[in-house]
Amino acid sequence: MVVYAGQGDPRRSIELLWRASVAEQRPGPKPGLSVDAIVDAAIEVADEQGMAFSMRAVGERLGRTAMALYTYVPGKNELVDLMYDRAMAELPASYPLDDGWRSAVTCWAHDLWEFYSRHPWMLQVSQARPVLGPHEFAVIEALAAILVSTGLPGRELRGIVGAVNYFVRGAAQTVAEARAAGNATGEGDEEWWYARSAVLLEIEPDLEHRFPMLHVLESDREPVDPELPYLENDAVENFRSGLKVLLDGIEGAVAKP
Amino acid sequence: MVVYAGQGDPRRSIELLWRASVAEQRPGPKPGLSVDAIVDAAIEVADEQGMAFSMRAVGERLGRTAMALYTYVPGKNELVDLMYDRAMAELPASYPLDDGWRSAVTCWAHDLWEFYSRHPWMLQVSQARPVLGPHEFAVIEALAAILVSTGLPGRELRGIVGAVNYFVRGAAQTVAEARAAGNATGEGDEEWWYARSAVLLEIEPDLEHRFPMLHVLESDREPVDPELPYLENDAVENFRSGLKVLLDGIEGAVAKP
DNA sequence: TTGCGACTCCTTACAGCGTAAAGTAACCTT
DNA sequence: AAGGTTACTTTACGCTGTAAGGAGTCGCAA
Repeated sequence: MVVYAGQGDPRRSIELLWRASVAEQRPGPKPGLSVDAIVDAAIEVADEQGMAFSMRAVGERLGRTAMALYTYVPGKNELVDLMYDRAMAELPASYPLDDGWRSAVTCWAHDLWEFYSRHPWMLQVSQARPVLGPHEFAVIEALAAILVSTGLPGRELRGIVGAVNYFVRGAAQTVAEARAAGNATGEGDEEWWYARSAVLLEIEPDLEHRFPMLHVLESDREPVDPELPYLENDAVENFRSGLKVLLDGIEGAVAKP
Repeated sequence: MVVYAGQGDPRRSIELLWRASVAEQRPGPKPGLSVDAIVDAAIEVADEQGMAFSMRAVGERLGRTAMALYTYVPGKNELVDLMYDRAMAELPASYPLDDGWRSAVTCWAHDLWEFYSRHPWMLQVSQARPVLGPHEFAVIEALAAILVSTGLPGRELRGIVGAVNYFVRGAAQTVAEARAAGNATGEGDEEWWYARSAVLLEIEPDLEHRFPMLHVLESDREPVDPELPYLENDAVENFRSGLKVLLDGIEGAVAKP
């Protein structure tokens, strides 16, 4: 199940995201935790266990019970929002345009790609409605800043920003989830693929005739890096050539009216 | 949480996907259900309640308990695989090339886009490892058949197929999940956005100065269809202009070596 | 005809989840 | 010192997927 963003109290969520809380002197025992500590711990747990991490697990990592977290954070959904935005702080806020926009967009995409593979759970936070946190803004701002330099109008920019974003996210999802599934079952990509394709060919012997174009699609394959596992190699290759096509398309839009 | 595909017994899964079961005469009571009936019911439930549907809900729709389903299907993961592939049977297996590949790809993308908005839960099935069902194959085969006509080599085709696929999926995710979130909270997009942007501007008054490029990105906006809600309109516009860029990129690859 | 074995479907049960509610102990203000 | 506020715990509820075992139904061989 995907976790949907922004379902709680808007004011509370946004105040947390922008850390707009005033640290006044108050009665009662000193807080032993903090929102930041909780978010950091939750990110660590999610990096290890995926998005199916539990509030109990986060609490345990901090030496508390699950319920202790609810003093700082309204619920798991809001915590995920905070994790999402905080993790994005890892990404650069701007990219130099010295080598032109094309190179800058490539860097942006590459950084985001690597970021997703460090934090695969990010890919399971719904993208529908933005979290509206400062770092999410900064990441899009960085891409927008590059693309604005092409002089394209807002209407086209929005489509391009979306396309680049979707592309990186999608491509990252492919490797990230392949890796996650591999880890979960303990079998690497090769074994997974081998076991299934063997059964598949046995049950449906004339696969190649039923889907001849898929066969064409599989042709002309050569490993980019023999160190990497099967599907991952595939994904890297597809990422490169797909991004190239995308950039060519932008270039076309820049050249023509 | 995203549902990962293909974690169970490979043979059992693939036999179910390709309906390779022999309906022999067997002892015991006549089956009151069938895999198809269960998959259909599950799709109906998922269309209504999203990917967080429960086995109990599916059983109830069929007048059975949850455990009755386990006679036909090994578990929820495998059921999701079957739902995924069966739903894809709705999509055309081929597209005419009479108006050229560009028009055909546009149709393919549009159909898939509409398909995802009919079955938003599809977007939450992991894409990492293909489900390897006949209809999933058919959908990719249809796109591949169009693109093979451009004469591009396999290496480039893979990147393009990936990019188009990711793009449609990503764009669809944006609307689908926006709609889902809206339904869940009962508030439409406008109210959602209004409530949050107001609080945001109150807490962070100089947003425009902190993220000037986002402001550029928001310029030049005009509603495509005033009937549609805010975010959805946005998504449709982005889909069109993003797809155009993508197609231009492919055209570039076709023209140049 | 009878009994066996395979089969469908049910009930019960368990461990895990997010979190509501209530209780306890710590601390500041008056 | 009293009272109010807060941090955190314990307990509990309803939900989830599914393991285990039992009840009833049917085909077939003896």
